Amino acid sequence: MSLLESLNPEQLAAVTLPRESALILAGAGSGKTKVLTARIAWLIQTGQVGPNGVLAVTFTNKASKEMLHRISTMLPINTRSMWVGTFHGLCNRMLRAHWKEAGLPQAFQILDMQDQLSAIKRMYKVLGIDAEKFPPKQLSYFIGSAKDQGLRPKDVEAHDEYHRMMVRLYEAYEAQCQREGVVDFAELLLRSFELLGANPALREHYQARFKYILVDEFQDTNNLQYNWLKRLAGPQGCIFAVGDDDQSIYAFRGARVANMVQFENDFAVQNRIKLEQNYRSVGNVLKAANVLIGHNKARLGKELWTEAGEGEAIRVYEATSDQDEAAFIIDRIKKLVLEEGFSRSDIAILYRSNAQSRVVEQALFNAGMPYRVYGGLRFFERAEIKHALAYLRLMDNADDDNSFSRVVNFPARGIGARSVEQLQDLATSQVTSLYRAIHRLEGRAQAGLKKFADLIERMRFETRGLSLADLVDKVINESGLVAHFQADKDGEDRVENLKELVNAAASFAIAEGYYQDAAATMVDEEKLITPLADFLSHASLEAGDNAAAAGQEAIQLMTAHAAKGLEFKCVFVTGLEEGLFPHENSIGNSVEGGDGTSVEAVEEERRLMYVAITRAREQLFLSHAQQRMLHGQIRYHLRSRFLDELPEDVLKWLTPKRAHIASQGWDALDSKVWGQSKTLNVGYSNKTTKRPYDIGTGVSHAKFGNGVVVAYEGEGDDQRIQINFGRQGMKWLMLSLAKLEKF
DNA sequence: CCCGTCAAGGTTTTT
DNA sequence: CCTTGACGGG
Repeated sequence: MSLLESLNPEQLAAVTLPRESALILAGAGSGKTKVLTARIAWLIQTGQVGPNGVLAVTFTNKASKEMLHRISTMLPINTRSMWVGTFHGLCNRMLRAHWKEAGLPQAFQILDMQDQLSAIKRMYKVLGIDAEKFPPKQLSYFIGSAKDQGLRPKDVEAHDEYHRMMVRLYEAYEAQCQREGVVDFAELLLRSFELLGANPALREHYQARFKYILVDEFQDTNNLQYNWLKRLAGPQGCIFAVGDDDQSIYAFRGARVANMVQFENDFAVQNRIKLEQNYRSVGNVLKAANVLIGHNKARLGKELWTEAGEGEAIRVYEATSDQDEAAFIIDRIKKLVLEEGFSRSDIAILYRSNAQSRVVEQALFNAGMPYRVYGGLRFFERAEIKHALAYLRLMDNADDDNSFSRVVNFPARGIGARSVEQLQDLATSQVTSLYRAIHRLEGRAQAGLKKFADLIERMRFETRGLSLADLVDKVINESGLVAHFQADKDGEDRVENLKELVNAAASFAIAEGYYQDAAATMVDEEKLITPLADFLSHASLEAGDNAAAAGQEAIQLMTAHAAKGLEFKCVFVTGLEEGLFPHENSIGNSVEGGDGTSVEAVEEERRLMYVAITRAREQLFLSHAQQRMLHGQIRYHLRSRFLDELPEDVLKWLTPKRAHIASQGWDALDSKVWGQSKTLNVGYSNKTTKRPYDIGTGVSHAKFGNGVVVAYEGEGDDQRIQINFGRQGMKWLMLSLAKLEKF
C-alpha cells in the first residue's frame, strides 16, 4: 500500500498498530506528523473505521490545519466533517451542538485573554474591588489553574484570607460569565468535560463514535485536557498519543509531562514506540542536541540518530556586547546568502525573550536585510478589529457586557463614564445586561444610550439575510468605525485592517461552505450555528497570524518557544548567557514535576535549548555577549552553562574559549544573582576608575571564598566591586579595601 | 473627551 | 531602554 511505503520500520509499526492504546515517543524531526496522518489514513483506507470515527487533537490551529491538509492529500474524502482540531476547537464544537445540556445560550461567545481581563476589571468596578490588592492578572491565573484542575469555586480549598477572597472573586466571575453568556478558554474545556460527565447518554454516544483518538504533542497536555481525553475515550477507548518529553517547554502554563507515564498506566499501554531516526539535521547538530539533553535527569530516554553526514561544525561566538553579537550575525548571514547561496528565509535567529529582538532588528534594518519578526499582535487582537467584533457580538448576544462596554462610546458619541456607571447600577440591581437595561431607563433615559441601542437594533435588522462578508461590511461602516479611522491622520492602517476583516469573513464563509448568498442561517447537521456565530468563534479561537508583514524572502526572527515545530537550514541561537538562557527565574528553582516529585526548573530551559538547536538542518551558530543592555541597564552575564554542556568535538569556537566557568562548578552559581548587576560608566571618565579584574573572572577572598566578578560601581576611593560568591551570596566590596586574588 | 506626562515594571505562549 | 497604565489639564 502506497501510503506505507515511505515509512521506516518504527514508523510502520506505529502506523499499523492494532486497536490498542499506544505511546509514540517521537524525537525532533523524526516524522511525527507523518506518522499521525498516515495512521489516520491507514485506519480509514483499510476500512477499520470511517472518517467520523476518528478524533485527532492538536494544540495549535496550524498543526490541525497541517494534519487536515495532509490527510486530504492521502485520501479522497471530505475532511470538513472530521473531528480534527485543537482541544478548544473540538470542545467548542461539542458545546455548540449541545448548548442546552451544557447550560449555555445558543449564541455564547468566547473570551480570549484580553476579554477575560477586561471582564474581570469590569467586575471589580461593580463590586468595588481594589485592583491593586488583587491584580486582575492574578485572578485570571487563579481561575485558569482552578479550571485546569477541574475545580469549581466550591471545590477550591482556601486556607488564608487572600485565597478565600480569590475564591469569592472566582465565584462572582463565574456568575457574571454565565449571565452574560460568555465562556473563557479554560471554560470551554471544563464545560465540555462536565457535559460528558453529567450526561451518560451523550458520553456513551461519543465514546462509541470515536473508536480512535489521536493526540499530538502529548507532553503539552495539562491536567484537564488529559482527563477530558480519558473521559471521552471511555473504558474501551483507544488513544494513540504522540509526544516528546524532551520537547516539553510549556510546564510553566500547566503542561504535565507526567501525563505520559500516567497515560501508560491508565490505559495499560503495551507499546511504547520510539521514533529516533532524525530526518532533519546533520550529525553534528544532532550530537550536540543529544549530549545537551543528556544532562537532564527527568527523562523517558531517547537518542536521535541520522544517516546524514556530520555537516559543518557548530560555530560559537563570544561577543563583547549585544551590538557586537548582532554585527556577527549580520556578517555571517551575508556570507551564507552571498557566498553559500542560502535564501534569507532559510535562516532563523532565535532568542529566549522577545526583548532581545530589538538589537538584532536594528542591525538587520541598518544592513538593509529584509526580516520578519514573529510574536507581535495578531490580526484578531488588533484594537480596531476587536471593536468591529464587539459590534458583531453585541448584535448576536445582547447580554455580552464586555462587547457593550468596548463600543458603547466608540467611536465617541457623547456617552460618558458617568452614564455608563448609572446604567451599570441599574443593570446590577435588575440583574440584567447593560444593553437590556437601556430599555428600562424610562424617563431618565439618556438620549445617547437610546441612540446607541437603536443603532445596534438597526444594524441587526438591516443585515438580515446578508452574506457574512456583506454583514461585516455593513457593520464596520454603519457603526462609524471606518469613518472614525478615516478622519484620523494615522488611521489608514486601521481602515485597511477593517477592510481586511471583510475579506477574512468572505474567505471564512467560502471555507466553511456558507457561500456568498448564504441567507442560510443553519448549516451542517452538527454545527447548528449561524455563520456569524461561527465566524465569531473562529475569531476568538484563532487569533490569526502573528508575524509582522514583510516580503517572503526574509530572515526569520522568533523566540525559541515560537520556533517549536519549525525547521530552518541555518539557525542562530543567541543570548546564550546565564540569566537569559537559562532564564534567571529558573536558576536555582525547583518546580513540582506533576507527579509530586521536584524537578530542577532549569531542566525546562535545557529542553528549550534542545528545541532551539534541533531546529537547524545544516548550520548552527551559537552566540553570547559579555555585556548587554537589558531594562535600560548594562548587564554582565557569564556564558550559558548550556554552551559548556555541549561536546567540544562538534564545536568550533570563532573566538577563544575562555575557561572561567568549567573550573567553577555550577553549584556555586545557582542563586538568583544575575539580575542585580549595577549600571556602569562605560567608555569615559576612567581616570579614577580602575578595573583590576575583568568582569567574569574568578577571584578568591579570605572570608567568602571563591567568586566571580559581576560589576563595578563608583569612582576613585568609593569604587566598589560586586562579586558573586555563590552560596555566600552577592557582595559589594570596596575595591580599595578588599583583599582579592585571581584564581 | 482627548491628549500629554509620569511612574512602574518588564520570561517563555496557545487557545 | 521601552512599553503600558493611571491621572490631570485643556
